[in-house]
Amino acid sequence: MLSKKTQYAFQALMYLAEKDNDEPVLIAEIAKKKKIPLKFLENILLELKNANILESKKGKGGGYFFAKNPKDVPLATVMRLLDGPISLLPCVSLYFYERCKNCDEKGCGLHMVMSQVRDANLKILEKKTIADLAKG
Amino acid sequence: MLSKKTQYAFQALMYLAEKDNDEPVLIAEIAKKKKIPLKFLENILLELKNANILESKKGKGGGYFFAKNPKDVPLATVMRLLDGPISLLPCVSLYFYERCKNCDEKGCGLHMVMSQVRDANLKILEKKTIADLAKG
DNA sequence: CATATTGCGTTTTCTTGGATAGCATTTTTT
DNA sequence: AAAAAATGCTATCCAAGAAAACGCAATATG
Repeated sequence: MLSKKTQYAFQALMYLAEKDNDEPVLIAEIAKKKKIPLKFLENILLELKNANILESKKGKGGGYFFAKNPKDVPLATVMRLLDGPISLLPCVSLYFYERCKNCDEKGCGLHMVMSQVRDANLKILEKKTIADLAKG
Repeated sequence: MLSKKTQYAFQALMYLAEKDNDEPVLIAEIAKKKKIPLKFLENILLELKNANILESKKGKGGGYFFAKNPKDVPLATVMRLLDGPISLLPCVSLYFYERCKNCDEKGCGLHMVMSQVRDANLKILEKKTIADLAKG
């Protein structure tokens, strides 16, 4: 399961993407509309900003907006950023790989199946973007 | 990521499945060979027993062995038993469904994508069984 | 300067994963 | 019947992580 953090992130990103204009949106507005704890959302948006997915502006008329086109933000990127590995096992992870203590990873049945699972997931999650979520 | 519990379970089940004979295997033996904390493994095997996947025998010559053919135990079953939902969101889970607060689940882009992911996962995890892990 | 807004370190709370301890129960053997 | 060999089961603990809240600093606008 995705963590609340990532779930909230998707909600917030969807909300931003659905706005036609590119004007800054208040954290408070997103929090209210999407029922996300304000302070928690603050942290999340900040992480998204530090990852160059969002941008922000302070002071009056400030808020958050996309740093890049939503169609250039794959779901996998958001998930890795906030939740870490997408794979089910460390030994099949592409971005968070860790060697397996028991199996030699070659001829290990579990390793093979989990690689399949990973590929099936990535095929979808790398291709689908925030833009795909919005155009409902 | 799978929890340690489920990872250990797969290791243990693979070990049992790789034994040709159907003689009981000591918890201690599995723990040693697979480097799993003994007491922790005890709990795991017990859960697998209560789910009718394994069977046990006490006393001398006792131990654990399969209650059914390993080829009749899909990976998904083990995962749901020990880790809960396979889906990434509660609102797309088949066995642990919870309604979504925000979206109406119909015309929700996120819901659609996550359903796809779930299906892709289940297609593999429901079909592959413990037997597939063993024949390495 | 006053006001609006994000930035950010800190802390708190809560949950869960992971692991340990100890005794109870069942079965086999002698 | 007693001893030995296993699992059964419950309770508990610890650490880490997730989720959330607090307070003030920094920055931008007018």
